[in-house]
Amino acid sequence: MPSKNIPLREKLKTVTPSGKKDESFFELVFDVVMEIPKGRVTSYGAIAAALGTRSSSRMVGWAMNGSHRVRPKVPAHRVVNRQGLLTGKMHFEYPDQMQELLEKEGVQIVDDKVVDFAKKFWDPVKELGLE
DNA sequence: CTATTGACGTATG
DNA sequence: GCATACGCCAATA
Repeated sequence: MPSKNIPLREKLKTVTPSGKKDESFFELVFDVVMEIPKGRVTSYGAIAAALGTRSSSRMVGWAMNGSHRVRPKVPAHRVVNRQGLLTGKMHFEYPDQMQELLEKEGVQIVDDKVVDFAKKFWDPVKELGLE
């Protein structure tokens, strides 16, 4: 039951830009991020690709900016840049929180970078069967 | 309205 | 590997 296989791309198209806050770009990003398994990480570009806006990876990061005030919990700490670098760590409650959370899940961090990023990488496009 | 910025990515030199 | 430029789109001033 592809209930989880939400047509994000279609959803995105139906979204009215600068329209309402119902299902903005942010929600789409959050949906994907919350699907990230524990101990895994993904990149902004991957999420953007999953949403069909491969080139708009920046918007993904921007969406995460509001992840704080968003419902229950968005594991933003599992989202890193393509280098596996914890670029957004400074946006958490405190810089080291991101690293702590990741290490707590079994993800080693060295020099603000994910160890074995290739192995830990979780591709939303492939896992969710998008595109 | 324009200009700037941003938790990015790719291309180019 | 580093610097620079561009794209992409939304929020903010």
